[in-house]
Amino acid sequence: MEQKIHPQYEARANILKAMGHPTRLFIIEELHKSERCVNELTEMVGSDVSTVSKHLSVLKNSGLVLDEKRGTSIYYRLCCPCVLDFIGCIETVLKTNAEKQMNIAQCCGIKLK
Amino acid sequence: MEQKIHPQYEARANILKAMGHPTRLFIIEELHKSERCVNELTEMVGSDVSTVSKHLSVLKNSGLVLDEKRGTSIYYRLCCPCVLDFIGCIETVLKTNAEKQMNIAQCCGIKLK
DNA sequence: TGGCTATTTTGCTATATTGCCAAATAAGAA
DNA sequence: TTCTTATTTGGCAATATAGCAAAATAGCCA
Repeated sequence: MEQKIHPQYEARANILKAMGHPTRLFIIEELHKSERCVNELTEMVGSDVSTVSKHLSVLKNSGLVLDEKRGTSIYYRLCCPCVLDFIGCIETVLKTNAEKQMNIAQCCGIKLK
Repeated sequence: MEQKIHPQYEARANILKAMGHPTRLFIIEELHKSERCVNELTEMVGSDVSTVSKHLSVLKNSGLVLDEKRGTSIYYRLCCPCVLDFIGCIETVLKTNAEKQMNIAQCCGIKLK
C-alpha cells in the first residue's frame, strides 16, 4: 500500500499546529518584539503560569522558540522570526473572507454600518 | 478584567490550525497545483471519502479554499495561494532544528551517516 | 420515476488538547 | 539550612479532533 501522506507533511503540520492557538500566536508575536521570561509572558497573557509554561513547551518542541537561563529566569526568544511573515498572508485571507461576507449581506439587502 | 488575547488572534489561529494537519497540508499543496474535486483528492490522499470531505470542510470554513459545483462534482481551489509561501519558512525551521540535533549528536561523539 | 454517481452528514469510538490546581524542582538570598 | 522566586510536571475534567462506516442528500441520465 502506497504511503500517500509523507512524513514531510507531518513535520510541517506540527509547526503550523504549534502556531494554531491564540495564546501561542500572541506569545510568538511578543517574542518577535523582544525576548521574554515565563513570568513576563504570564502577566501579559493573563492565565495560569503553568498554562503559559505548557504553551511555551509546545513552541519549544516544535522548534519555534529557544530558551536560555539567565539568573533566576528562563528567557524565551523566537528561533525563526520569518514565521511572522505568515501574518500578512493570514490577514489577506481574513480580509478576503470578510469582504465575501459583506457582499453576501449586501446582496440580501442587509445594511451594514 | 482586561481581555488579554484579542479576537484577532483567534481568527488568525483558526487559519493556522486549519493548515496544521498533514492531510490538509497535502490537499493545500495539491490545490496549489490545480483545482480538484473531492473524488480526485480522496484518491490521492488514500483515506475514506468522508474523512477527506471533512478536511475540505475545515479548509472551507477557515476560508482557505473555495468550492464550485460543476456537473456532478464539486471542485475545490485555493483561495489565497500566498499560504504556500509559508512552506519556505517552515522548511527553514525544520532545517535549523535538524542541524541543531546533528550538532548535539556530534558533540556526543555519535557518528551520522 | 428509478438508478447511478458524487458529496455531505451523522453516529460512533479513540485520541488529543486545553487549562486549572497542586506538587515537584531548581536556584538564589537570608 | 530555610525562605523565596521562577518554572515545570502530574493529575484531572472538559472539550475538541480524527477517521471510519452507514445513512442522507443532491443532481444527472435513461
